[in-house]
Amino acid sequence: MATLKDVAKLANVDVSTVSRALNNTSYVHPDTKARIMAAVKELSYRPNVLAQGLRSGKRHTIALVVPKIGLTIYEDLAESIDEEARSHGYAILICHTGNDPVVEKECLNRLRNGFVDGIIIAPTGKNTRLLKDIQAGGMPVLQIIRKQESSISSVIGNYEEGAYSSTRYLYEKGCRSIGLVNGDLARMPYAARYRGYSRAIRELGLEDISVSEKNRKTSSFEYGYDCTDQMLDLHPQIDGILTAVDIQGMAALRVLKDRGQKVPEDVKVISLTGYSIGEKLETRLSSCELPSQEMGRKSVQMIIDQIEAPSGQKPTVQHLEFSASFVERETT
Amino acid sequence: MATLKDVAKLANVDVSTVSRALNNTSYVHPDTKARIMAAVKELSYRPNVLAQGLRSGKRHTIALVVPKIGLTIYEDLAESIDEEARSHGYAILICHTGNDPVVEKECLNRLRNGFVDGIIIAPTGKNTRLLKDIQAGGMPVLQIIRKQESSISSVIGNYEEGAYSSTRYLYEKGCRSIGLVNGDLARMPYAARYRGYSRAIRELGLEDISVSEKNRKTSSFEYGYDCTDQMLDLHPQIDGILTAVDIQGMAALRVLKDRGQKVPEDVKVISLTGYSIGEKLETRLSSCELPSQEMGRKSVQMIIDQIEAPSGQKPTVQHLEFSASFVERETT
DNA sequence: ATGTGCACTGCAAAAGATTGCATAGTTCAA
DNA sequence: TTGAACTATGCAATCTTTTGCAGTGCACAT
Repeated sequence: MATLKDVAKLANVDVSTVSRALNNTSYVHPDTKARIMAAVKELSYRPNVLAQGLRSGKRHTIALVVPKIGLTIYEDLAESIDEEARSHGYAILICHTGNDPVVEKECLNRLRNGFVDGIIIAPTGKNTRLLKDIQAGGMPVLQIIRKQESSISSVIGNYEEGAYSSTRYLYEKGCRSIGLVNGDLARMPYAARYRGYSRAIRELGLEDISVSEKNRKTSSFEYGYDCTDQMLDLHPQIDGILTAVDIQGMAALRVLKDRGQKVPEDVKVISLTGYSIGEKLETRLSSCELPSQEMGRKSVQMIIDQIEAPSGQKPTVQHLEFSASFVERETT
Repeated sequence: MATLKDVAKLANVDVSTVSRALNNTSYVHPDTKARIMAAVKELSYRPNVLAQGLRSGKRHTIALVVPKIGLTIYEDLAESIDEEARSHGYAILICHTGNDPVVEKECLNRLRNGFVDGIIIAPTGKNTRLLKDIQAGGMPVLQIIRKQESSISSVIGNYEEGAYSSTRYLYEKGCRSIGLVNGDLARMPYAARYRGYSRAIRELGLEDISVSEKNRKTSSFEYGYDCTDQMLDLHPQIDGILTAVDIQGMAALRVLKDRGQKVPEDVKVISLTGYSIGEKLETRLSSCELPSQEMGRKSVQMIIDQIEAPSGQKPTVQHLEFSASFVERETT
């Protein structure tokens, strides 16, 4: 790899002149510049980003730390974040933790060493202290989807509202026994979903039928299958099912098929965190959809604002909440 | 952020001693070491990876350049690559190009500037020259899924074999009119799939019914839907459908449902590049599955071998081909 | 003719970590 | 007692790029 030095030697000038010529940062004689450009081309010189980063302290890279890449809303988010970041001249480094706090910790510890300029994370919730430390150390951090700590900016959805209105919607459609397949209540969005659900249930005078297990991978098909199956064993009269995420909704559709119950005639199903897959299923899944494009874009803008803020100025902590919009498809 | 210098000052030694103490690279008196460690802890010092990288020329980061993250086999691959890389102390930087050669070019040009130690890419095929240049410039490159250039190492599947045996399998199951929903034949894996399919078709004395459009996003639901729909309009007698990828298979299932045709009774469906989603669909999709875990792992090992090879030694170009195994589910 | 300012260029320091070479002290064998 | 051999540490160069400072011409106005 050619360096500035090589170019300088070939063009017969000092490295500083080459640097100035390339960055248009000071006067350089046209002839000199031409010679330099020729040398650059001949050696196919490209500046070393490491050295640039070392000087400037900037890496132009943002980390995205998520529990899972595929079959979740993070799929859509990752794509829009990647796109938006690229348009601002930043690259995205994706890490997935599998919801394992140990992996998350390891990951964060690598990232804080100047690996990236900022971190966008859907935190497991077990490393909140570390996250605060990292932010205190001057590294911009942004929580996405899961808001675990209010001293760190966040971009999330209004899960409570979505769960509430979906429950009421099922009621209006005639459902009188509505179950919720949820995840670990200690984790933010699941708790919010439950709040919304139970508020509606109370108002409607229905029975609270919700399942959630701890210590299991919530965003898995198997989890969704088991929860739904178990719920239907206990409450065979159920005619409406809400699931926290799409993969659970897919699992619910399978369970119902396996049990010979028709969707939406016998049982209606809504996923509370829909993403692009819902539209593509054999029985298209009705869901509450967050504007993942916009959320991704906004997240990138927020973190870049923090990154590029003048160093003295402490950026204000900001919490953005997007409402989901209900998309009616074939399961309701 | 504390630096080596700060630690050195606090521990009252030279930076070089601190460096040696931390890296166990030479004799350091136990007392001195203890003092240094205390200082490290007090300042919560963490080495700056940029500076380390600049010295050593290593970034411990590998780029993964894929056309799409979600709803494709890249989803599974990305996860296994990420995992394997992390276990070797490398981070993965994911870029998605949306199959756009311009985006891909832009992306590669950023990456080659010392951004990463190596590149794993599923190339669009339009930047082969650039890719060769990058490799010639000393940056390890590995093609995955799509082998566009034989002078660059690759890890791919045996698509031809999979298509061939799947076609024959459908025949054995009683299908006598078998269609193939494929992608742009100019692109490697699609061409291979077609070869396998048409060989079997010829041997069986059946009619060659395959659709593929250029200039469209092949790995999209809409593409799959349109192709299948159009195919069935022209050949209503079709009783077996092969699709290149899962998302097309999902689309085919929708088309068949919309047309009131039963799967697998009226029409059987096989996806030629199955991944984890097939198992989770309402009608579980039979498919040829590549060992994506193993392919991911192997890819990382291969690229790290190249990265860490002694600089003088030119690593040999290696081509790995994995065979898919047929997984029978509900669509056959 | 002399000062002022502009155009152009080079020197050297800086960013943070690693490492070859030098030095100095200690131990032990010849 | 001389000199290996080893332990322990510091100095200074190195990786590549950027940038403050200084300096050299040259033109133009006074």
